[in-house]
Amino acid sequence: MKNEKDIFDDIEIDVSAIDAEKHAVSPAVIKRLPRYFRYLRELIRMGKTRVSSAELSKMMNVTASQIRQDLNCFGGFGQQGYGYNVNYLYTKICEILGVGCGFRAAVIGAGNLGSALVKSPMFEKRGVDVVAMFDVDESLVGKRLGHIRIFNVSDIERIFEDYAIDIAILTMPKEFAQETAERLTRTNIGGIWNFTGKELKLESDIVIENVHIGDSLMTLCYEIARKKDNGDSSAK
Amino acid sequence: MKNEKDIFDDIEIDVSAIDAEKHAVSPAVIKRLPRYFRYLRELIRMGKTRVSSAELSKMMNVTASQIRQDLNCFGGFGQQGYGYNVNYLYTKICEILGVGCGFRAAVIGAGNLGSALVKSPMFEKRGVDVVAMFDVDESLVGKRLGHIRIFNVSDIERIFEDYAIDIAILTMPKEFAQETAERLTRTNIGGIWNFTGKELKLESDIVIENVHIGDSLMTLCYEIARKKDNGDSSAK
DNA sequence: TAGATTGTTAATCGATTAACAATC
DNA sequence: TAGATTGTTAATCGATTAACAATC
Repeated sequence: MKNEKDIFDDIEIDVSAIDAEKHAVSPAVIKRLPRYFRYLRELIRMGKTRVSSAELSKMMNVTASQIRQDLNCFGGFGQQGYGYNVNYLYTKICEILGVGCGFRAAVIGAGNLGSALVKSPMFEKRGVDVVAMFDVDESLVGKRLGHIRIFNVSDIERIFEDYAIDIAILTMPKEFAQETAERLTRTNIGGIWNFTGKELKLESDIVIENVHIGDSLMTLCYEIARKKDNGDSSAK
Repeated sequence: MKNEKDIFDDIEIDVSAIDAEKHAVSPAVIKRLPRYFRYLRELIRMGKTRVSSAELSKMMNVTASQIRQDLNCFGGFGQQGYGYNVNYLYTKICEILGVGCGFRAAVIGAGNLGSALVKSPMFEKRGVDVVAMFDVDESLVGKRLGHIRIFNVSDIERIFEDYAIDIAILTMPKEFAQETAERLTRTNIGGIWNFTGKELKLESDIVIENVHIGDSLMTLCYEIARKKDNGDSSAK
């Protein structure tokens, strides 16, 4: 039978293991992970099998220190004196990012944006499978976009269940975003990718990722306007 | 005639004025400006004429302190004991972001993404005027998307000059992104809004804003995957 | 072994928050 | 005037960078 010492040891080990796993990774790091993913793909495409933090830092325009720090949040993926094995690192980053989880997505709103998204290679590259679309427009319902069938939004609950959808992609007009999102809380999805511009308020642990492409346009405009204000006087 | 004291005074004043203008606003603040823009529009739509940093902070889920700090980078737009005049603040934010500069944009690549963008109300809301599209596909050239004419990419230089384009929006396949961008350095554009996923390398002061929608999808996947790993054990 | 490069700690830098005096 | 709320300074917090010992 275990003595007190053993029991405490077990507890200690458990706690530290959880700590290591859960030890919250900073938002700043998380936001950079997709970028590592992209550059590693590029390295693989180029046939590189090995990369040092110094090399990668040059490619990505960040410090080598940051790269090592970032990667070490998830474990020691490198080897002293050698660097990182590109394929191994890529595999690890994919694991962390849930590529290979086989997430299944459905697009709600088969308009311009929804259609454009579905036709892009983005999902395939990231291991996300778009398996259904929805629209209110009866003339679209029953049609296909590529191999993806368009259903009536009234069937959301049923189809989401049937197809075991993990991610709902909202591309409908913003007026319907909130009510749709509320319906989605009754499905088994894990997250919403929200393109509607509407701030969704849900009583649920569903992860919401909002996309505001317009914000990026405005940042660009800001920089151009600022350049005109300041730079041009001395430049021209 | 001015004495030495006066001259020095003038210089002092000038320098401090420039300092105040140029005093670099932190990237963190700049990235938040479009969000203020959106919420102020919302307030206007709701008919609110006045808002305090405390109210706005509740709406936006940020601290009141941050709002006041952010806005003060550009000047004192509020009034003690009152708060901020919504319309005035909106006007100011618009000025800062270059809304009303009347920027003119052209979309290069009239495929799914380019077409979807052009049809969205995004540009109009932000005072950006999309005035031309380009494609290599002869069957598209000469056609119109709404009122926007599609030109042959071979005419980029001429049309950019004629239409006085400020912003090039790249939505063509990534293989052609770099060469196209290089051609654009010979036009008078101020910025490139790059959707191609290709990291553009230019010898030029053209502002480049890269959009990687896929990064946002991956962040979502990461959060969903993490929730499954950690949360579910205790949740279910 | 010597050289290279990671993993990790400590130092620096920047961004956020708290607090409060100024002032409407 | 009293109450409210900004503008702004100082304190805290978090993220980045530098440095170097560990180690392949």
